[in-house]
Amino acid sequence: MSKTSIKINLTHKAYLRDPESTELGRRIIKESIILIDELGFEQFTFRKLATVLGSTEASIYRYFENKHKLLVYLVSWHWAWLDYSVLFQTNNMPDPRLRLSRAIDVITTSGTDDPATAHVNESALYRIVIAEASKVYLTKEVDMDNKDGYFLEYKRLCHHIAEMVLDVNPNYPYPHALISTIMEAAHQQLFFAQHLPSLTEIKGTQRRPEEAAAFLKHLVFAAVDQNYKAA
Amino acid sequence: MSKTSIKINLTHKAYLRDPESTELGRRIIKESIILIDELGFEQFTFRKLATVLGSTEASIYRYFENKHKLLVYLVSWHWAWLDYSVLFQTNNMPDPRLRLSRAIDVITTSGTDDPATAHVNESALYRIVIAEASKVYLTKEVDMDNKDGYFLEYKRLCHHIAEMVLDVNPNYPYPHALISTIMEAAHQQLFFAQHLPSLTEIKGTQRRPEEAAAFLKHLVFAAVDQNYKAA
DNA sequence: ACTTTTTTGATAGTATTACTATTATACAGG
DNA sequence: CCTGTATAATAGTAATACTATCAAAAAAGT
Repeated sequence: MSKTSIKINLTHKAYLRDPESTELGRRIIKESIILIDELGFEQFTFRKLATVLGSTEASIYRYFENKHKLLVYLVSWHWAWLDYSVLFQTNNMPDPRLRLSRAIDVITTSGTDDPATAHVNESALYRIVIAEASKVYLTKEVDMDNKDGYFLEYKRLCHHIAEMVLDVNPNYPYPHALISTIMEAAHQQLFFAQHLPSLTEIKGTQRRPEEAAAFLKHLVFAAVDQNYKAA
Repeated sequence: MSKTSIKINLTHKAYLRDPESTELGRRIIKESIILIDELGFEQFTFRKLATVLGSTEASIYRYFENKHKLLVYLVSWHWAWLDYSVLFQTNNMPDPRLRLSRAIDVITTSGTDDPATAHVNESALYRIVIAEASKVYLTKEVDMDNKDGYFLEYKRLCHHIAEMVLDVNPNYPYPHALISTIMEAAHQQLFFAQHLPSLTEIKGTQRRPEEAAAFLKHLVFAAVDQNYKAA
């Protein structure tokens, strides 16, 4: 990845005013990532964020309607960044198996900071994605939010990897289901390894992302390579 | 399943006072399931529940410290019931493959009401589990809650099915990771089929649970049957 | 039937959250 | 220097998430 700054463009508007366009906006993004990571989304409030920023609630409300929309923005940013990252890292890989394998590596080990997006603490954001991302869609407003395009980045990423699955085996019947399953599993298994270790064989020690990647690759290639036979 | 009433015993105490022990307690459980299903967990409040019950907030607070603990109770009850159900439905099945296959059927199609647990609306509770269960552990308090045994029912269920995996293939290296993955996937795929259909091949029409079961069986047996080879 | 304990309802009150509105000021570009 | 935009300061509201107290009602024990 180059050292030039990357501007991730989001296709929807989870925001009222583009936070990238002003100094306060950028500080809202930067500090909210740190604060949500620290407090968890439930305990995070605009009042606390305003205090950290030395600003006011009202100022933050000019950028985001509420904290849920801010979370949507942050998580969408991550998916867009990850989609770009997967594309970049698998570019010019002719072997479809290696390409899919690399993609799985990227999605499980994306918790490392990238100098190209300096104003975003990518590893803190990744922790937020692990612990909070599913709350973005697990609401009663999911259908409205979907209509407003809030999940486009996630769907696009899943679709790209699902196509890689079909490149390996065009007859595999569940490419999207498989990829959405392992995308979620990537986070869950890392979370379980840390907090509920009896739910996984991935150890809570070092090289957790690599172990998770190994499990997921095993799973994906087993599924994709299998000749279909009902159990 | 027999027509005699079943009392599900939870090993921890998410409650302050056992809701099964009083009339009001049982009504709290019954009506909270309906109300959370209706409003979603975020919009659900003890005040609204009290209004439905013709009672007061203070009375409900005598049973549960807060709405999160009530959700823990409801979800744990579901896991305990599902564990029992899996055990019952796989009892006396000598073939390990058929047993595992049946277990997957049970966990994906458990949204149907059971006359044995009349005071609980099992299908509404299943919808709650699909949309809200992960919020039970995706909190900053997860380690404390784990210490207090709030996830024992879920862990026990996963462990039972993981053992079935090992009965099929004792050398499969990720039985718990596989089962925790497909437990979560079962809910996600049903949720996606309904709300974000581009993320899955499972169609939003009829027989959704059966389609989900087919996908999950394909996945599980592919993984368990595969001779290990790195990608 | 009487007493004691438990359970519930009624009422009140607090701190915090999740906002909205208004106005004044700072500051940046033309 | 003027003008618009961005921000800060202040104030206020409705709802949420509780806690405390006390009296009435119901249940249980003797």
